[in-house]
Amino acid sequence: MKPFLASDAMIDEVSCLFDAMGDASRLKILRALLESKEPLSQGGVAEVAGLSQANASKHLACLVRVGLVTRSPEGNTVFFRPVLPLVADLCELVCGHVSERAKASYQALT
Amino acid sequence: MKPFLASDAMIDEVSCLFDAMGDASRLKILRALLESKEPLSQGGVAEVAGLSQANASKHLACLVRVGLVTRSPEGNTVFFRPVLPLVADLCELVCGHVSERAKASYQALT
DNA sequence: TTGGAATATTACCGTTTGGTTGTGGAGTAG
DNA sequence: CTACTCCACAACCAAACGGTAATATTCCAA
Repeated sequence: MKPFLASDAMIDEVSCLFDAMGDASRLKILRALLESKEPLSQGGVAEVAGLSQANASKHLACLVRVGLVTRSPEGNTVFFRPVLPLVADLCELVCGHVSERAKASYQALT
Repeated sequence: MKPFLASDAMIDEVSCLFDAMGDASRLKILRALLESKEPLSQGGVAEVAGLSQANASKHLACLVRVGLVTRSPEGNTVFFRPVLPLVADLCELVCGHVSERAKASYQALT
């Protein structure tokens, strides 16, 4: 196997990235950002994801900190976008695997 | 964007998966499993990853629970293997992104 | 059967985390 | 200036988490 997680610094960085995706609220935020054609304001994110304002702010700050989401203030409001293609690829990979697994375990019952 | 994280059940499942990868100790375990040609026993994992026996046991149980690692007892010892290609693909994707990002930020300094 | 090796489990502790509430600051319109 | 909107931040709390130490449990060998 290749030298993927070579250094401890890489381990730390990667674990922070995965950890940021390992929360239901943050995944809802990413889903909202992925499914919206236009960039969403923080209020829009909170509404679509079903989170309080302060909660969305904290989670968005986390996603920005680890580099999964970009932040662009514009006048009074702040817009957020997912970092592509990384975020979409990760979701596609894991969701695909979970779907396949569920399908297989369902067919195993027949 | 496609209907990736469609249901709340999918959100929960996916968040558990990412959360399991979002820890430095568990990433070290996955690295040990990926880089070893032969399947590792729990003791082997603990030694390679630099963890205590009980700690490795807990983290391995977590990885097995979310379906990132398979467990196969054999006589007295228990062997573990990463679920491929999922684990390797995830590591490759994120490590590649992190490397690219670091490279870009380095070149931006010149 | 006795002993030892490999693993699982329990209890415990300090730290971190997700969520809420409340407040403050920056920007904008009237 | 005033009022309003949007956002960030601090304090706080309950719950979850990572790690350790000690204790089963299971299996094999002598």
